[in-house]
Amino acid sequence: MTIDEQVDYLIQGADYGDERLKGAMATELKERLLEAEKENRPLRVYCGYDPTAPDLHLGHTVTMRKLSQFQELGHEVIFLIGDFTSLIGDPSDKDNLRPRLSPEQVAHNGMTYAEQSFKILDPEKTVIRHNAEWLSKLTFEDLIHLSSNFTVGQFLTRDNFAKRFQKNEAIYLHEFYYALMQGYDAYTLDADVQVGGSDQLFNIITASRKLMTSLGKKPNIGIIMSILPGTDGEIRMSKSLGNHIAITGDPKDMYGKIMSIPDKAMGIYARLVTRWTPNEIFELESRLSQGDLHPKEAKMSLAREIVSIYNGQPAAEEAEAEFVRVFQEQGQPETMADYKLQSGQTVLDVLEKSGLTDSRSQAKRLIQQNAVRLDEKKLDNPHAEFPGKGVLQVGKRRFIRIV
RNA sequence: GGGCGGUUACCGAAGUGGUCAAACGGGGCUGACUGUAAAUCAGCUGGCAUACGCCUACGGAGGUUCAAAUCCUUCACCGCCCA
Repeated sequence: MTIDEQVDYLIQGADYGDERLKGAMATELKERLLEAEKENRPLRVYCGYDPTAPDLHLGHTVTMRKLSQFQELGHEVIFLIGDFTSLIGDPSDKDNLRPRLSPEQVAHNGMTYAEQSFKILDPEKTVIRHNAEWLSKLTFEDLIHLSSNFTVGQFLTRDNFAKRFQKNEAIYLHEFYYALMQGYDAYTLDADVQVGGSDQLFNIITASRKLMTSLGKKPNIGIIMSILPGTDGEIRMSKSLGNHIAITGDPKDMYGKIMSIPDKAMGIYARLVTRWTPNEIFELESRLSQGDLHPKEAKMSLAREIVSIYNGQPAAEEAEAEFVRVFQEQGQPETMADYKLQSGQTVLDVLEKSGLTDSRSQAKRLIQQNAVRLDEKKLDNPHAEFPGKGVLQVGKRRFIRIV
């Protein structure tokens, strides 16, 4: 790749909310790449991860994918586990009441995080660091020195703070330190590049760069990644919003979930969570817009690609076959859980006991809504004795085999 | 330390003594249509009960009342103002 192609590749999927900033970062990235080439060294690239969520979803992988692209081009990648930072909690985190994790939990989650990231990153080329290594050594005096580089006004430019300030919502003092710590991480790691989500814009672009400059280092270049929307195609993917796609889950389920994203989200998924290059994406999208490719086909290849990243090509193909069978041909999944029918059980009993519905009330509602079928025959009486063996289906996607 | 205001279901937000399992919007679920897309339409969205109904729930605890999300006391948390 030429330098310009590299810059294109590395900036793909980035979103600074401001074209000028994006241009500035791209220019700086190009300069830094040239400089590194001349000095015959790789760039030092890092991204920090809060070890609070042990199971990852696609949204978490966006920055990892970006790191892996740097790896591909021969740069040095540092996977930073924010074991110290996570004691504070990110102010962008909605739920500031989350329980403080024990050091053991943090250590465990951090390693799980890193391990899962190796589905994407090359473990041989990834350096794992923990920021408690240096942050825990800072004294109060150090902290004051660091803080003195910033004004409250600067912090209030951060969107997240500005909004809350305007709405008279709480902004805790310690939240300010998050940005400071992140800047200190970048300083300690001698980072050329820092990757993060758009919620990290302030921490990376304002705090880290300013702190590094003040402490006499070259400021890091920020690669600010767009936020991956969830299965609704609108709101950021998050487990608590229930619109997430887990990367450790069942491949068939993952395939189906990707198929359910709105068409308009395909582009951003392609850019953020596939291995596709800008050229490949460009080609796909032009075929799509010219009508040479049905959107459904495009989405199927998207689903196949993403599933195969985590489960391999054969599993992806199997998931696709099942998808076609169940949803396009209205068939049944190849495998499903069994439930052993006991004598005297009513329809309601079976729905509840098999776990197909959350409660008996919900089961009744679903029956009323014509959503419950046994071997394609509608069941309409919740209190009738359960007819017998067969495939019990609730809605479109919940199946269980009654034996 | 003092004064005032706030805390409602998954989220946002109404509700200031009974008709409140709680308007409305979003989300979710189901059905129709479809490409498990979008858009649209219809319904559902605390639990138990075939049902009458019962239980749990409007920040926590206690109280007034035949009756409380609504009134009182107190505690916790948030915000604003004064110091």
